[in-house]
Amino acid sequence: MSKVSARTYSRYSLEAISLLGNLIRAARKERKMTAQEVADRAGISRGLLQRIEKGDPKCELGATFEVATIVGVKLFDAEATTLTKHIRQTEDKLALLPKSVRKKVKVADDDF
Amino acid sequence: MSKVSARTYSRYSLEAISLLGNLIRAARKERKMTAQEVADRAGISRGLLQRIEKGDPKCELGATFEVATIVGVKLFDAEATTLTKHIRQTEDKLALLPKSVRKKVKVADDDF
DNA sequence: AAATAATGGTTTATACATAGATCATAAAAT
DNA sequence: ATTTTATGATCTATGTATAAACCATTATTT
Repeated sequence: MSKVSARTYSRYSLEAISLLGNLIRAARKERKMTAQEVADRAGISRGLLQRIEKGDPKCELGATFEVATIVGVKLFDAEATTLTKHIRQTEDKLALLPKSVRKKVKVADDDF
Repeated sequence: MSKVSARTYSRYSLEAISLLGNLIRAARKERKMTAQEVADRAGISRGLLQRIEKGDPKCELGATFEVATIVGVKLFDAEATTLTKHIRQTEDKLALLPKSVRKKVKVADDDF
Protein backbone atom coordinates (compact mmCIF):
# COMPACT_ATOMS: atom_id res chain seq x y z
CA MET A 1 0.00 0.00 0.00
CA SER A 2 2.14 2.83 -1.16
CA LYS A 3 2.94 4.44 -4.52
CA VAL A 4 0.82 7.54 -4.26
CA SER A 5 1.82 9.85 -7.09
CA ALA A 6 5.15 9.23 -8.76
CA ARG A 7 6.77 12.40 -10.03
CA THR A 8 6.60 13.13 -13.73
CA TYR A 9 9.16 14.75 -16.00
CA SER A 10 8.86 16.46 -19.33
CA ARG A 11 10.33 14.77 -22.33
CA TYR A 12 12.85 17.56 -22.66
CA SER A 13 14.10 17.20 -19.10
CA LEU A 14 14.50 13.47 -19.48
CA GLU A 15 16.38 13.91 -22.70
CA ALA A 16 18.67 16.54 -21.24
CA ILE A 17 19.44 14.30 -18.28
CA SER A 18 19.98 11.33 -20.51
CA LEU A 19 22.26 13.35 -22.74
CA LEU A 20 24.28 14.47 -19.74
CA GLY A 21 24.63 10.87 -18.63
CA ASN A 22 25.82 9.82 -22.04
CA LEU A 23 28.31 12.65 -22.13
CA ILE A 24 29.68 11.58 -18.79
CA ARG A 25 30.09 7.97 -19.76
CA ALA A 26 31.69 8.88 -23.06
CA ALA A 27 34.09 11.26 -21.33
CA ARG A 28 34.97 8.66 -18.73
CA LYS A 29 35.73 6.06 -21.38
CA GLU A 30 37.70 8.60 -23.33
CA ARG A 31 39.86 9.21 -20.28
CA LYS A 32 40.11 5.48 -19.74
CA MET A 33 38.84 5.56 -16.22
CA THR A 34 36.89 2.74 -14.63
CA ALA A 35 33.53 3.35 -13.03
CA GLN A 36 35.07 2.52 -9.68
CA GLU A 37 37.82 5.08 -10.08
CA VAL A 38 35.42 7.89 -10.90
CA ALA A 39 33.04 6.85 -8.16
CA ASP A 40 35.85 6.87 -5.62
CA ARG A 41 37.08 10.28 -6.65
CA ALA A 42 33.55 11.63 -6.53
CA GLY A 43 32.97 10.06 -3.16
CA ILE A 44 29.96 8.12 -4.36
CA SER A 45 29.13 4.48 -4.91
CA ARG A 46 29.64 2.74 -8.21
CA GLY A 47 25.94 2.02 -8.29
CA LEU A 48 25.08 5.70 -8.16
CA LEU A 49 27.51 6.44 -10.95
CA GLN A 50 25.77 3.80 -13.01
CA ARG A 51 22.43 5.50 -12.49
CA ILE A 52 23.88 8.89 -13.32
CA GLU A 53 25.35 7.62 -16.58
CA LYS A 54 22.06 5.91 -17.30
CA GLY A 55 20.18 9.18 -16.97
CA ASP A 56 18.15 8.49 -13.85
CA PRO A 57 16.40 11.75 -12.85
CA LYS A 58 16.35 10.89 -9.18
CA CYS A 59 20.01 11.42 -8.46
CA GLU A 60 21.63 14.12 -6.44
CA LEU A 61 22.33 17.22 -8.45
CA GLY A 62 25.63 17.65 -6.63
CA ALA A 63 26.82 14.11 -7.23
CA THR A 64 26.00 14.41 -10.91
CA PHE A 65 27.79 17.71 -11.40
CA GLU A 66 30.73 16.43 -9.39
CA VAL A 67 31.09 13.43 -11.64
CA ALA A 68 30.72 15.60 -14.71
CA THR A 69 33.51 17.82 -13.44
CA ILE A 70 35.78 14.88 -12.70
CA VAL A 71 35.50 13.35 -16.15
CA GLY A 72 35.86 16.76 -17.75
CA VAL A 73 32.34 17.53 -18.88
CA LYS A 74 32.11 21.23 -18.35
CA LEU A 75 28.55 22.33 -17.75
CA PHE A 76 28.50 26.06 -18.38
CA ASP A 77 32.22 26.48 -18.76
CA ALA A 78 32.83 28.77 -21.70
CA GLU A 79 29.46 30.41 -21.42
CA ALA A 80 29.64 30.97 -17.69
CA THR A 81 30.72 34.57 -17.91
CA THR A 82 28.18 35.28 -20.59
CA LEU A 83 25.45 33.69 -18.55
CA THR A 84 26.41 35.55 -15.44
CA LYS A 85 26.32 38.72 -17.44
CA HIS A 86 22.92 37.75 -18.77
CA ILE A 87 21.60 37.25 -15.27
CA ARG A 88 22.86 40.61 -14.17
CA GLN A 89 21.26 42.24 -17.17
CA THR A 90 17.99 40.50 -16.44
CA GLU A 91 18.03 41.57 -12.84
CA ASP A 92 18.87 45.12 -13.76
CA LYS A 93 16.03 45.11 -16.22
CA LEU A 94 13.64 43.90 -13.55
CA ALA A 95 14.86 46.53 -11.15
CA LEU A 96 14.08 49.22 -13.67
CA LEU A 97 10.55 48.03 -14.32
CA PRO A 98 7.77 50.16 -12.84
CA LYS A 99 6.61 48.33 -9.77
CA SER A 100 3.11 47.74 -11.02
CA VAL A 101 3.30 46.53 -14.58
CA ARG A 102 3.25 43.07 -13.08
CA LYS A 103 0.69 40.28 -12.90
CA LYS A 104 -1.98 39.34 -15.39
CA VAL A 105 0.46 39.37 -18.28
CA LYS A 106 -0.51 35.74 -18.73
CA VAL A 107 2.41 33.53 -19.54
CA ALA A 108 0.56 31.64 -22.24
CA ASP A 109 3.48 29.61 -23.53
CA ASP A 110 4.19 26.04 -22.72
CA ASP A 111 6.84 25.77 -25.31
CA PHE A 112 7.76 22.13 -25.17
CA MET B 1 25.76 10.75 17.45
CA SER B 2 25.58 10.94 13.72
CA LYS B 3 27.25 12.98 10.97
CA VAL B 4 29.70 10.46 9.68
CA SER B 5 31.23 11.84 6.51
CA ALA B 6 29.29 14.58 4.75
CA ARG B 7 29.78 14.61 1.01
CA THR B 8 32.12 17.15 -0.49
CA TYR B 9 31.89 19.04 -3.76
CA SER B 10 34.48 20.78 -5.87
CA ARG B 11 34.37 24.52 -6.10
CA TYR B 12 33.51 24.25 -9.76
CA SER B 13 30.52 22.00 -9.18
CA LEU B 14 29.15 24.27 -6.50
CA GLU B 15 29.56 27.29 -8.72
CA ALA B 16 27.89 25.60 -11.65
CA ILE B 17 24.95 24.57 -9.47
CA SER B 18 24.71 28.01 -7.97
CA LEU B 19 24.80 29.56 -11.42
CA LEU B 20 22.02 27.29 -12.57
CA GLY B 21 19.94 28.28 -9.56
CA ASN B 22 20.47 31.94 -10.27
CA LEU B 23 19.53 31.45 -13.91
CA ILE B 24 16.33 29.74 -12.86
CA ARG B 25 15.30 32.45 -10.44
CA ALA B 26 16.12 35.19 -12.92
CA ALA B 27 14.14 33.43 -15.64
CA ARG B 28 11.19 32.91 -13.31
CA LYS B 29 11.13 36.56 -12.36
CA GLU B 30 11.50 37.53 -15.98
CA ARG B 31 8.42 35.51 -16.81
CA LYS B 32 6.64 36.98 -13.81
CA MET B 33 5.80 33.68 -12.23
CA THR B 34 5.52 33.11 -8.50
CA ALA B 35 7.50 30.44 -6.77
CA GLN B 36 4.25 28.65 -6.01
CA GLU B 37 3.20 28.62 -9.65
CA VAL B 38 6.45 27.11 -10.84
CA ALA B 39 6.51 24.63 -7.99
CA ASP B 40 2.97 23.50 -8.82
CA ARG B 41 3.73 23.05 -12.49
CA ALA B 42 6.87 21.13 -11.66
CA GLY B 43 4.99 19.00 -9.17
CA ILE B 44 7.32 19.91 -6.33
CA SER B 45 7.02 21.86 -3.11
CA ARG B 46 7.77 25.54 -2.87
CA GLY B 47 10.46 24.72 -0.35
CA LEU B 48 12.30 22.53 -2.83
CA LEU B 49 12.14 25.23 -5.46
CA GLN B 50 13.68 27.61 -2.96
CA ARG B 51 16.57 25.23 -2.42
CA ILE B 52 17.04 24.72 -6.13
CA GLU B 53 17.19 28.46 -6.78
CA LYS B 54 19.56 28.77 -3.85
CA GLY B 55 21.96 26.28 -5.38
CA ASP B 56 21.65 23.41 -2.93
CA PRO B 57 23.60 20.43 -4.34
CA LYS B 58 21.40 17.88 -2.64
CA CYS B 59 18.35 18.28 -4.81
CA GLU B 60 16.91 15.87 -7.30
CA LEU B 61 18.49 16.18 -10.70
CA GLY B 62 15.09 15.64 -12.31
CA ALA B 63 13.30 18.26 -10.25
CA THR B 64 15.99 20.79 -11.05
CA PHE B 65 15.98 20.15 -14.78
CA GLU B 66 12.20 20.16 -14.79
CA VAL B 67 12.08 23.56 -13.17
CA ALA B 68 14.73 24.84 -15.54
CA THR B 69 12.65 23.66 -18.47
CA ILE B 70 9.49 25.27 -17.12
CA VAL B 71 11.02 28.69 -16.67
CA GLY B 72 12.74 28.43 -20.03
CA VAL B 73 16.33 27.79 -19.07
CA LYS B 74 17.50 25.48 -21.80
CA LEU B 75 20.32 23.26 -20.68
CA PHE B 76 21.87 21.93 -23.84
CA ASP B 77 19.30 23.25 -26.27
CA ALA B 78 21.17 24.59 -29.27
CA GLU B 79 24.17 22.40 -28.70
CA ALA B 80 22.20 19.22 -28.21
CA THR B 81 22.68 17.93 -31.72
CA THR B 82 26.32 18.89 -31.68
CA LEU B 83 26.81 17.16 -28.38
CA THR B 84 25.05 14.04 -29.55
CA LYS B 85 27.29 14.04 -32.56
CA HIS B 86 30.27 14.48 -30.31
CA ILE B 87 29.25 11.49 -28.25
CA ARG B 88 28.87 9.34 -31.30
CA GLN B 89 32.27 10.42 -32.55
CA THR B 90 33.78 9.64 -29.21
CA GLU B 91 32.20 6.22 -29.10
CA ASP B 92 33.26 5.48 -32.64
CA LYS B 93 36.77 6.50 -31.79
CA LEU B 94 36.77 4.19 -28.81
CA ALA B 95 35.41 1.36 -30.88
CA LEU B 96 38.27 1.77 -33.31
CA LEU B 97 40.96 1.72 -30.68
CA PRO B 98 43.10 -1.41 -30.60
CA LYS B 99 41.80 -3.43 -27.70
CA SER B 100 45.00 -3.28 -25.73
CA VAL B 101 46.25 0.28 -25.75
CA ARG B 102 44.28 0.69 -22.58
CA LYS B 103 45.23 1.01 -18.94
CA LYS B 104 48.35 2.46 -17.44
CA VAL B 105 48.02 5.67 -19.43
CA LYS B 106 47.84 7.35 -16.06
CA VAL B 107 45.33 10.15 -15.91
CA ALA B 108 47.56 12.54 -14.05
CA ASP B 109 45.35 15.62 -14.33
CA ASP B 110 43.20 17.02 -11.61
CA ASP B 111 42.45 20.12 -13.55
CA PHE B 112 40.45 22.13 -11.13
C1' DA C 1 42.57 -20.78 -23.03
C1' DA C 2 42.55 -19.35 -18.34
C1' DA C 3 42.52 -15.67 -15.21
C1' DT C 4 41.55 -11.19 -13.92
C1' DA C 5 39.09 -7.01 -14.07
C1' DA C 6 34.96 -4.24 -15.21
C1' DT C 7 30.25 -3.79 -15.60
C1' DG C 8 25.22 -4.42 -14.81
C1' DG C 9 21.89 -5.91 -11.94
C1' DT C 10 20.23 -7.41 -7.50
C1' DT C 11 19.04 -6.81 -2.32
C1' DT C 12 18.93 -4.59 2.45
C1' DA C 13 19.59 -1.09 6.11
C1' DT C 14 19.95 3.56 7.04
C1' DA C 15 20.54 8.30 6.48
C1' DC C 16 18.28 12.15 4.59
C1' DA C 17 15.57 14.88 1.09
C1' DT C 18 10.98 15.97 0.46
C1' DA C 19 6.09 17.55 1.24
C1' DG C 20 3.31 20.07 3.97
C1' DA C 21 2.21 22.95 7.55
C1' DT C 22 3.16 27.03 10.05
C1' DC C 23 4.99 31.68 11.01
C1' DA C 24 7.38 36.25 10.08
C1' DT C 25 8.67 39.47 7.06
C1' DA C 26 8.59 41.81 2.77
C1' DA C 27 6.41 43.22 -1.42
C1' DA C 28 2.59 44.47 -4.16
C1' DA C 29 -2.06 45.70 -4.85
C1' DT C 30 -6.12 48.12 -3.58
C1' DA D 1 -2.84 52.93 5.01
C1' DT D 2 -4.82 48.51 4.64
C1' DT D 3 -5.12 44.29 2.65
C1' DT D 4 -3.51 40.81 0.06
C1' DT D 5 0.09 38.14 -1.87
C1' DA D 6 4.88 36.45 -2.14
C1' DT D 7 8.84 35.01 -0.01
C1' DG D 8 12.05 33.02 3.39
C1' DA D 9 12.65 30.11 7.16
C1' DT D 10 11.78 26.36 10.41
C1' DC D 11 9.80 21.90 12.01
C1' DT D 12 8.07 16.95 11.62
C1' DA D 13 6.85 12.55 9.43
C1' DT D 14 7.71 9.60 5.80
C1' DG D 15 9.16 7.95 1.49
C1' DT D 16 13.19 6.96 -0.82
C1' DA D 17 17.98 7.54 -2.62
C1' DT D 18 22.17 5.90 -1.19
C1' DA D 19 26.11 2.76 0.22
C1' DA D 20 27.53 -1.73 0.57
C1' DA D 21 27.60 -6.33 -0.37
C1' DC D 22 26.40 -9.49 -3.39
C1' DC D 23 26.21 -12.35 -8.02
C1' DA D 24 26.22 -12.98 -13.25
C1' DT D 25 27.96 -11.60 -17.32
C1' DT D 26 31.01 -9.48 -20.23
C1' DA D 27 35.28 -7.54 -21.38
C1' DT D 28 40.26 -7.43 -21.00
C1' DT D 29 44.52 -9.11 -19.84
C1' DT D 30 48.12 -12.63 -19.73
